[in-house]
Amino acid sequence: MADAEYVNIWMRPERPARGPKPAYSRTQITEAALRIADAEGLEAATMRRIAAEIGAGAMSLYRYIPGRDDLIELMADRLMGEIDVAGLPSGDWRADLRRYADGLRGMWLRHPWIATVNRSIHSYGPNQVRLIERVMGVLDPLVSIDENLDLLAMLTGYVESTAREEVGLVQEVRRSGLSEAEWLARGYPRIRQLLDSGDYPIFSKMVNQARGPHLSRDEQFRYGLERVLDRIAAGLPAPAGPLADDREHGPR
Amino acid sequence: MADAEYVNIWMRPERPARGPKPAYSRTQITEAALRIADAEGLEAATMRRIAAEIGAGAMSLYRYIPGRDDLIELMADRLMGEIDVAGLPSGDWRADLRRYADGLRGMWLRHPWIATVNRSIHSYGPNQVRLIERVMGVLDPLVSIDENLDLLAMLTGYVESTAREEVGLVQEVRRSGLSEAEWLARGYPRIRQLLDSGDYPIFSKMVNQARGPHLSRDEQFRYGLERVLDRIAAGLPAPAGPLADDREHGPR
DNA sequence: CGAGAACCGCGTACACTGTACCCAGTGGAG
DNA sequence: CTCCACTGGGTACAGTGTACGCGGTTCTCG
Repeated sequence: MADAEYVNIWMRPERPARGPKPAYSRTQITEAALRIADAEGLEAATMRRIAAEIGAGAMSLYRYIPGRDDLIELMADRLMGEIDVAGLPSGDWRADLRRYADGLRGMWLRHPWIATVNRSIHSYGPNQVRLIERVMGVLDPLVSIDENLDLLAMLTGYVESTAREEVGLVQEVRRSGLSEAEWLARGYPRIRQLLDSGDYPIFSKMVNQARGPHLSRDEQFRYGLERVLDRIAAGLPAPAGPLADDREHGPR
Repeated sequence: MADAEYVNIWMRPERPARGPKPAYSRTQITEAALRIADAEGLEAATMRRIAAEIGAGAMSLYRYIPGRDDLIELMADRLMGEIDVAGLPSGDWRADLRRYADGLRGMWLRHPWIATVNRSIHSYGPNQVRLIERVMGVLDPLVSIDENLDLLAMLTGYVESTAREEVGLVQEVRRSGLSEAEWLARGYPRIRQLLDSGDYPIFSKMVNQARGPHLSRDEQFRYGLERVLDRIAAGLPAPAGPLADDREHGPR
């Protein structure tokens, strides 16, 4: 029973009733932090730096935001708002899910730092909730709520894990301060060592032969995406009875 | 052309030729850091804390490790070594991949902090490379290298994205310093607010009805895993051909 | 065997982080 | 008018990663 008066950032009103007019605003601060994080990574978005960006003193930010973690939640939810799902249950579920997936991927590539933030149900902001509502609405008339969750987890998992891989590289290149070519070159000796050892024939094949020049990353993503959508289309998995034997399916 | 003499941690020998005998070792330091990270999270594993754990001065660690980032790479690779893939191309590809997936998931659940570290090809340590070699060896005789990569990306993506979700909660609960129940309770007002607004009927349905009590998380994982394996079994995707892959339910 | 170099553990110091606390000033409520 | 809740923000503090340099130890080589 430490701090009983804790409240989530989404329930904490931005402006109280009385007093002088604030000079800044939550969205202004969030936007400034976003600009810095996009340009130089999340760790560059320090409180002092953000404050400087909007011409404020460092401690002024705390009049608007309880702490840095909450600010990051605000930023993350701002990003969810970038995914365009207006009018989403359109009737064509496949087109709808494709649009969601493309939007999610685009957002990740635009804001690589999102890979480093943990999101839990507590941090669901208005944009995140609206996104869930819209996207789950797509399959809601067709499947049970549990199946809906499973299928969307599969879809989102696909998009995020592919994006995470791409974005991880971008992050690390930036952190090194080198150009991408220089950064790659820096790793060659190690790779060479592994290849020359002769102990890893399949790994060698992967490095040397894989990823022929025939498909760009976007094309690969799209192809894989269609296969995930195929998987969804392939028909709902066994209705409510799970696997082969439905012995533990009895109602409790 | 800043620091031309940079070398990867994996190419940097632990001990030079001459001089007095070191009192500690890389593995000892890595193990200590691991213990702290497992117990209190990665951010608790500071250089001073690790040094104290093994009874050394903070700066002594830098005789063994270039910096904290490299130490984290050592830790991550140590974790990869926990995944048991001995004698892995056994002939039964399905059993092999299941074993890999179970091992990967187990490792994640044992070391939740792995969710916060970015791994790129440059950081592949010996255990990671050996893991790749073994696991890719499973499907290598059956499919092309590109298909192999795609299929394993799907499998690994499934395991990691489900584990990431579970583990994210654990992380956040710990960071709050509360019990899991208290932490959950802290979020209720917000959820209640969303539900009471009436604007999110599907979200409400999700919160109220989803995840019936019939399946534990492990069971859910295993069920989903079998479906991913089914997908792999379903036959190789159309070669380089575009979409419209109308093969749905392959032979079972 | 003795000298010098290479290495050891580690104390001090620095730049930087998030943020607690405090201040003087401001402007709406009574 | 008087309150006083609020404002922006300066100072301060604990804690971070780590550069630098010290005196002591141990190996190599003449």
